[in-house]
Amino acid sequence: MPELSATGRVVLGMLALGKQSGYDIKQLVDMATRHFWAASYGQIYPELKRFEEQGLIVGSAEPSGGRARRVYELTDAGRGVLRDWLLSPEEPLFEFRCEPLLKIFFSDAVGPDTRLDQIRAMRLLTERKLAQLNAIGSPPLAGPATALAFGKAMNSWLIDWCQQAEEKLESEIEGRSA
Amino acid sequence: MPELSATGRVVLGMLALGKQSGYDIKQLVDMATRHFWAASYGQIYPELKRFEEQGLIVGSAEPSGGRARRVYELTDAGRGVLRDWLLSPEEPLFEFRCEPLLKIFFSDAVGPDTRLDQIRAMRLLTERKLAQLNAIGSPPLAGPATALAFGKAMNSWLIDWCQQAEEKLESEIEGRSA
DNA sequence: CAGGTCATGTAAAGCGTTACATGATTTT
DNA sequence: AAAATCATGTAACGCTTTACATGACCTG
Repeated sequence: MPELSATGRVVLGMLALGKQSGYDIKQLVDMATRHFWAASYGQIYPELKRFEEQGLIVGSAEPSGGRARRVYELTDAGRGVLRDWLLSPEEPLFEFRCEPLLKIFFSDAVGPDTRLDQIRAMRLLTERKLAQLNAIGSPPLAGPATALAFGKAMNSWLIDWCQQAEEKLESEIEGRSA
Repeated sequence: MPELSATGRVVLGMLALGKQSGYDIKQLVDMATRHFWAASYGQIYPELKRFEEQGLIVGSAEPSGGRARRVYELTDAGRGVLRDWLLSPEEPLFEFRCEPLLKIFFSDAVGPDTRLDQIRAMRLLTERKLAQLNAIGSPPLAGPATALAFGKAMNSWLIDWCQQAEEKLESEIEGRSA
C-alpha cells in the first residue's frame, strides 16, 4: 500500500477517534490540528473515497434529521495502516513557512522600519492564534492535550520573542534619530 | 501584475542582494532561508524565465571558466514589485506542518510510548537544524542577521520544550510502572 | 580517472487551496 | 423570511517536489 498523503494521515487519525463524516473531520481539524496540520474539503472527500475503495474504512449512511450524512469508521486494515504510520521510524516531516521572516530577511532593501512592521505583524498574528487556542477546553485524551499545550507554549514563546525584538529595534531607531 | 508566488518572492529577494544565477539562488536559499522558506530548482528556473519575460529581471551570460552560466539582476520594475511586496500590508502567510506533533495528537491509539518517541524524534531533528544554523557565520546585513537569530532562538526553545516534555513523560511512565 | 561540484533545465505526478454548485435544516 | 450552519462534492488552477538528463570542470 502506498504512503499516506498529508491529508490522508489526519483523516485516518481522526477516524481513530470515532465515526466521523467528512464534514466532522474538517471541523475537528480546524479546531484541533489546524495550527500544525491543516486540511481542506477538496482533499478530505476524495481521500475518504479512496480509503473506502482500499478497504481502510467503511462508510454508512447516518442522516442527521433529513440531511444526508455519510459517516466512516476504520476497518482492521485501516487501523493497521494508521498504526504502521504512527510507529514508523521514518524521518518526520517538519515544514515551516513564515512570510514575516522572509520580509525581515530582505528588509535591508527598503529600510529598517519594515523590520519593525513585520515583527509587529508576526506578533499580532500569533496573538490571535494564541487566543484561539486558549478558547479550547481541556482535551480528555493525552495526545490532543499535549499537542494543545505545545501550541500554547510555542505561540507564547513567539510573542515574547517579538516583544523583545520590537523593544530592541525601537530603542535602536530612537538612538539613531537622536 | 500578478501576485508573487512563494518561490517568486524569494527569487526576487535574493536578486536584490546582487546578481545571481539560478544555481546561486538555490545555494543561498538552502543556506539562509531554507528553515523558514524553501525553494527547488523546479520552481526557480521557470520563475527566472517568467520574470525576465515580464521585464522584472534581465539575464546575461557570465560563464565561470568554460561553464555556461547565466546571471540575473533586477530591473527598476523588478525593484518596484519587490518593494510593493515588502511593504504590502496583506495578511502574511504563516504555515507550520509538524508530523511529530500530529503523531503525538493521535498517540492514544497506540500507547503513550509513542508520545515519548515522537518528542525525542522532534528534539533530534531540531538539534541537527540548530547545529546547521550555528555553523553559519554572522551575516553582514541586519535582515539576514535577524532571521538567523530568530532561527537559533526558535530551535533552542523547541529543544528545551522537548527536553522538559521528555522528563515529564519519563517520570510519568516510571510512576506508572512502579 | 573517479567522484564531487557547478550549472541548467524539463517532465511527470501529486498535492492542495479556492471557488463553485447544490440543497436541507436550523436559528434569528 | 433571511442568514447561518450542516453536508457533500467537483473542477480548475497553480504550486512543488522529485526525478531525470546533460555536460563541463575541478580535486584527490
